[in-house]
Amino acid sequence: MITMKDIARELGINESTVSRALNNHPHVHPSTRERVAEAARRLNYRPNTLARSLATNRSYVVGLVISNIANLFFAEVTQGIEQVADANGYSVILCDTARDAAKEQRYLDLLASRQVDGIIFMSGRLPADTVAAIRNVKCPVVTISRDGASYGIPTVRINNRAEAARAVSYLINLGHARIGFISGQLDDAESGLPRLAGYKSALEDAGIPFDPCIVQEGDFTMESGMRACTRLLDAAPRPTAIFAANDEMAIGAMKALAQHGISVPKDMAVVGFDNTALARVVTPPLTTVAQPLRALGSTATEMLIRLMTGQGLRDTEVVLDCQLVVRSSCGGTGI
Amino acid sequence: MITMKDIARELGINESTVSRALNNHPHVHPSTRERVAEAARRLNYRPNTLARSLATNRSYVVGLVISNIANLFFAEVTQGIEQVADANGYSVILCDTARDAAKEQRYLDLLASRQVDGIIFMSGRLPADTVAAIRNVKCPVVTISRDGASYGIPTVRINNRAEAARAVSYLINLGHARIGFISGQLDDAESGLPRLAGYKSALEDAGIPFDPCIVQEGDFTMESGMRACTRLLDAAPRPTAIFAANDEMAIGAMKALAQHGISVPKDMAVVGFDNTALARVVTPPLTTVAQPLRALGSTATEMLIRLMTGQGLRDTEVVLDCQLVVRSSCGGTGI
DNA sequence: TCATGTTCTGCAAGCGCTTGCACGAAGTCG
DNA sequence: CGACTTCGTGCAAGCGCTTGCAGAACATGA
Repeated sequence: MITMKDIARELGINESTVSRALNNHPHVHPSTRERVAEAARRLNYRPNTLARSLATNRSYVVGLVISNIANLFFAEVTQGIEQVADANGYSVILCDTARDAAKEQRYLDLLASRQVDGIIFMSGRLPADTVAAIRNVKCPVVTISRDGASYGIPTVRINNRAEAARAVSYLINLGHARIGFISGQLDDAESGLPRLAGYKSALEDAGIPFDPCIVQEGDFTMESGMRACTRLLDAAPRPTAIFAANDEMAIGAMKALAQHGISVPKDMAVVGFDNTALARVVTPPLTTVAQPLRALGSTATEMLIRLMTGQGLRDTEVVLDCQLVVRSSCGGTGI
Repeated sequence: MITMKDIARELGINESTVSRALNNHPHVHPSTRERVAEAARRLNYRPNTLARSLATNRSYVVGLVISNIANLFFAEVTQGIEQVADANGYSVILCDTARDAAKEQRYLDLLASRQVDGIIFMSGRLPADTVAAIRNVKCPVVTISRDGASYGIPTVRINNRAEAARAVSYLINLGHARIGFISGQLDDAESGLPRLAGYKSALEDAGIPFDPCIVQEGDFTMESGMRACTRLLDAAPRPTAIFAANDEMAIGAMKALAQHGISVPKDMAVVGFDNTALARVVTPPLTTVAQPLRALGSTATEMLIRLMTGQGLRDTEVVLDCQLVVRSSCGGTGI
């Protein structure tokens, strides 16, 4: 490996001058600068980032702690993160915790050991001891999660409640007054509960009474969506539209409807949530709420960079808007 | 930040002894070892990995260069990689190249600068200058790609040809003799071409003549699958089964079949490739070839670790088997 | 011309950790 | 009991880079 010392020797000058030349410090003679650059090129010099970091106490590395990279959501958010990190000269270390609280702790320690300049923490929920661990870290941390903000940790997230309301309002505007809801687990404070709350509030805003008979709990799987839908069909009067708290369940509902010979969208409108790859592909294509995944990642990274470089944050909590992707599962416009 | 020097001062001993105690070197008195451990714990000492790496010339970091982390395949492979890396004490730096050859180069340089101990390169194809760049890197590299091996770079991959043949044989064993094929782009030497070759060879093995009329080229998108399928239905005699080179096109085909009132699996069997999340969800669920994604990642990482630790490789090329996931799109058994 | 600034470069210390060498203490053995 | 090995520790150099300080070289203005 060739080092600054080699360049210095080659040119008969001092190592420190080489350093300054390479780092564009002022007070370096243009000709020296040029000779150094030339020698570096010629010798194929590569700076040793480790050594630099040790000396400057800045690693230009950020840690990404994520509960499951194989999850499509996280993968896409990750892409947003990596992109703006790289654009700003940061590398990202990937830590997949598999939702294991002990591993979260361990990774946080590891990242501290590796002297990362900042950490992005992305997981559904933040258990209390994880919050404590995050507090313990001395570098800036920003979370992408529902409940970061409530612990005073800088956070970017979506508003599940408002977005669910948006979807339901869409159905109401289409003329539906009897809208069934397939919820996620209601002990899930991250998306299960708020999406139900959004459903309720949209009804209320429209003056439609809430009827618990047409709310069925699922568990975010397709199968649970089928079962919930079947139960929904027994309600009297039968709903004319169904909103499911995620795409998988919406698709399960569509399967159940097909089995019952109920046509979508003619006899029943369906809306999902998440805009997974599935939504595009089912028949008919599913109208659904798209999360701004990339933007979640890039925004979080931008916040982190501000923190790492000592600039303040305007807001310690940023809420991003989703978008309703209209396809043909509700009739009318759409693909 | 508290350092070894602090611990040493605290205990009135030498820094080097602290280092040896912490690193479980021999020739450290048990009582000293214990006192050091205690002090480290009490002071909440965290080793500075950067400094250690600088001194030992081993960073315990591997670079992962990937063409698109938001791609489900890559994401799951990545999980396999991260898992075994972590289990062996390595961290992974994520580099998403977005299929940009210049970025690939840049990342390779960056990783070299960061003194990574090894690199995993995962991308569809390896353009010539990328191969050159990989050769230029002085740390071990293993690729997850079709054509790494042909450049003499340690590689793990699947055998697209054989796996396609496996799928077609399955249809043949089910009694089908007229099997349409929806290929990917035939200029795609990674999966487009070999899957066609596999199709042909399975026919040949079964003594079924190859009929170009029932091979239609798509581009791996659902829409192209629909169009290709429609063309296939014009062939005389009409195929009784369709094999598509990926799930998206298989699903497109199923859509087209539905439009033509052709029932799957009663009137037409369909098989896909990849076992994406989509396959489980369509109606009927799609029989498809599942790639061992996690295993691709973990195997590659294990190879890399052997290389980084100076152990040899048994084989410089490892080919992993896929698995046919039988669902109900071909009738008979399955979900 | 000299005083005064400004540029440019070298010296040396230091970032936190590892490790070869040296040396005294302790244990082993004939 | 001396010779020899093993154990336990300290010393100091070094990993590759940065940076404050000081001084030399040069330019500027009165």
